[in-house]
Parts: sequence; structure tokens; C-alpha cells
Amino acid sequence: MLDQFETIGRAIADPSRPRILKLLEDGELCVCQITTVLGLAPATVSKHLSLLRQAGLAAQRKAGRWIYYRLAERSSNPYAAPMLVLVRSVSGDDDIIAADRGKLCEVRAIPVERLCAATPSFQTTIVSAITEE
Amino acid sequence: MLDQFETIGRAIADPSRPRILKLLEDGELCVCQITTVLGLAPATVSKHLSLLRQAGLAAQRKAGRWIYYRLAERSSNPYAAPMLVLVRSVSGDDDIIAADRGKLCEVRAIPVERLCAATPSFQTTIVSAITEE
DNA sequence: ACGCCATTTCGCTATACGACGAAACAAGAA
DNA sequence: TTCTTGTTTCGTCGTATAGCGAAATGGCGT
Repeated sequence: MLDQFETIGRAIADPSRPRILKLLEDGELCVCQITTVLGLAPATVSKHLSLLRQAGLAAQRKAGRWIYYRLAERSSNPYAAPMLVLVRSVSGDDDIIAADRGKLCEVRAIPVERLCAATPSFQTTIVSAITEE
Repeated sequence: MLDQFETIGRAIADPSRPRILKLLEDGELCVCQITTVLGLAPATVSKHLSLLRQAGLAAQRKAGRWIYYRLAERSSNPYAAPMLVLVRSVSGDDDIIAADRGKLCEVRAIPVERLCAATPSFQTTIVSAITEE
């Protein structure tokens, strides 16, 4: 019980993971999309997603070469659902969240095949182009 | 917004601090009482309490030589109150929480002047006597 | 089978955090 | 004021965690 609560706590005690959860509120995303929005290395994002999944806050779905993550609808951790409700209450007025939401909108406009095949420099171009708006 | 949420997350991402919050659900306690129940050094408990206070989850009241801590009723952090509700939902079936509750009952039976003036060895005696029950 | 590519795991570095003892602080008692 | 004592702060140590690059894994397409 207490360790499950702690697991949830550790899962959100980080700047990046709540950002990921907020991104997933609009629907499932593949790892490369999340990586592009956050501007972090794929290895780092993968670790974050693994933690969120272990905490029962997120779930994954394999589709071909890509793996899509979504908010968990049913979790073995009894504190996951209430925590997701609390996360949802986090205001979109926050600068970072608003910026992420904007980036996500741009990223969604690009087909996954195009985005993921993009060279790192091109991804940077995308990110900077979005950031400068 | 997001940093306030992270502050709350960090405040509960630890085994000891949720235990403290559960203890405070039964009413305010002074530091020496919490220290005795948790079996940690006063410096450690003080740090935990400081974090809980900064997160807006706990509040303090000075009474003579002692400082009493309680759950915060009004907090500047908008996520504090919902988090306390979630903490309250943590089941007392948990072994650690149940044991803490038992120790707290014994500790409450001892006047604060007696408990705090107790030598560390006597505190150990109290704790072990309680534990062995 | 082989290559390709999204994702994960591994190895590593830098920083953050929990724990304690010792010293500093604060407030009642003498 | 001086002493005592509950609490906090400081300094330190050991462990945990975020971040990345490089290598391993797992599917898809050829």
C-alpha cells in the first residue's frame, strides 16, 4: 500500500514526467513524438516512460515499428487513477505546458514516418522553428 | 503551476514523509513525538517536516519549547489539499502505517515533558517495548 | 537472411537526496 | 544572565536518479 503510494510519488517527482502525462491527455503518442516535443534524448524519454508504466500511470501499445503510449485507464496501482485526475487539473496556463502543447500541435501535423525518419538536425530545425513562434 | 505540482510530488516521493502525514491525520504532534514513532534522528525528521511545510502540506505552531505540526488546512499550493485527500485514502491496512499508529498510541500516553526529557536509551526502551507487543 | 530503424538497455557522469552527528538557535527555568 | 532543552541548520557520507552516447533488442521490408 505505502510502497505503491511512494511509487506514484516518485513517478511525478520530476519535471519531465508530468509534462509527458499532460501531453498524453490529448491522446496516444509514439516515443519519437514525445522525444521531439520534450527535446530530450530518446534514451532519457524511454526511461521516463518506463517509470510511468511501472507506476501504472501509462500504458503502451505496439504498432509495427512504433510504440504508442497512452494514459492508463485501468491500473493495478490504486493511486494511479486519482493521481491522473490530479494531473489533469494542472492548469494549461503554465508556460512550459502551454509551449509543449503548441509543439505537440506542430508535431502532430507531421506524419510519424516523416518525423521519425528525420535526421537529428532536422528535428532541431522543427523544434527551433516552433520555439521561435 | 508545474513547479508547484513537482514540489508536491517530491514531498511525497519518500517513505518517511507519507508516514508523517498519516500520523498527523489524528491531530497535531510535536517533533519529539514524531521522532520517537519513526525512529529517526531529530535532524532527519526536522528536514522532512520542513519539506512538508514548504510544500504546503503541513503547518507548524510554536508552543513554548515545543513546536507542533499539523496537516495544512489552507495552502498556497493548489495541489496540497487534493494530495492530502489522496493521502487520507491510503489504507491503514498497510503494515508500516498500522505499526506507526500503534506506536503513536503508546507515545500519546506519555506526557510530552516526560517523553522529550527522556534519554535516547529510554526512548529506545519505549520503542522496543512497543515493538515487542 | 540481411539491413534498417524505433525503442530499449547499458555504462557513465553530474547532481540531488536521505541519513546522521555536531554545532547553532530559541525559549523557558533557575 | 546563565543553564537547560527542543528544534533547526551545517557539514559530510553513501546512495539514488536524470541525462546522454553507445550498444543491444525487436519488427518491418527487401
